[in-house]
Amino acid sequence: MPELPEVETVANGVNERVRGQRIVRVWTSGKPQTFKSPESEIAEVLTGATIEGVRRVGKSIVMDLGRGKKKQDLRSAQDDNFHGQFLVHLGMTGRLLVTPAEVPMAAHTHAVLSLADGREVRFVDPRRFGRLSVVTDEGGYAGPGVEPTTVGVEEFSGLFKGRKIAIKAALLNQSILHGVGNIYADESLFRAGIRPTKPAGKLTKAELAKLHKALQQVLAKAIKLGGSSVSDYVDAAGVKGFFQLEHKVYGRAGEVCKDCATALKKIVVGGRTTVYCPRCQK
DNA sequence: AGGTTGACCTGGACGC
DNA sequence: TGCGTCCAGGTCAACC
Repeated sequence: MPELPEVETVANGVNERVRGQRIVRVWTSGKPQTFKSPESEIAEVLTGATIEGVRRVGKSIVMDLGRGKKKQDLRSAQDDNFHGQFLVHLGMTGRLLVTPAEVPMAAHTHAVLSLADGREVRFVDPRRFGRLSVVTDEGGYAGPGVEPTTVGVEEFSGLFKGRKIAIKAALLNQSILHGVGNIYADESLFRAGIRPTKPAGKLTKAELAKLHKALQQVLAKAIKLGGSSVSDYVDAAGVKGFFQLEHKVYGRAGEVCKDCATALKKIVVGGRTTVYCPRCQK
């Protein structure tokens, strides 16, 4: 489910709760497709590491890991330049929760990180589209594309130059811009007054500027409201977001436009359900 | 090479 | 109540 605002909400919530904690034990479920890195490697990188912080990169949650120096430890030399990150991609139904160890394990729990203070970080994912991995490269994980919340209008506009794909499909392509998903693609296109099927390369300079502004406003407001809770999304504390109340088109197929009362249209673009207003979006 | 489609999973909603 | 069908916030491999 989760797109940029939901992933950011979860990452911030987990960060507040576990920053500075040490991971003492790791359990994984053994469901092969959940693990992008071998489970043994995940356990090795995480066990004994201290959580330096948790943040969002694209649609991934990145946990930065450190290793305290131990003078007697033969590995201390390499631990000094230890670069470890734990990456959590929530897929459609993934949840990352921080709970006391005594809370019963939910069905479809695929990983549990036991913390030194007795709490646990748990990854739960019924549909198993989520992915867990570790990165130990010095540079760390930068994500597949450009960060939409901070990109300037010039760079943003340049991303779509010469592209024949529909602007909606381009917004969803994570190697172009990372973090935008189906909800915020539709919502930002509505607010910019742009038809989702318009070829990305054919947008005028003015349209690109409008879209850039609309996207950043929509994302900022959604982050402020804790994301959109459609069906089962909750943050690290199990709390729902409120941006779904602001949706103008997403999930409103069959209803009328809130601005002009024209019937909204439902089509498929880039393989995804797309809702738009045929009058407001040219 | 860029663009499009289907496969991957489970569960909830809805119709009969 | 129960069964079948459809749909879902995301990727990615395999095709055209």
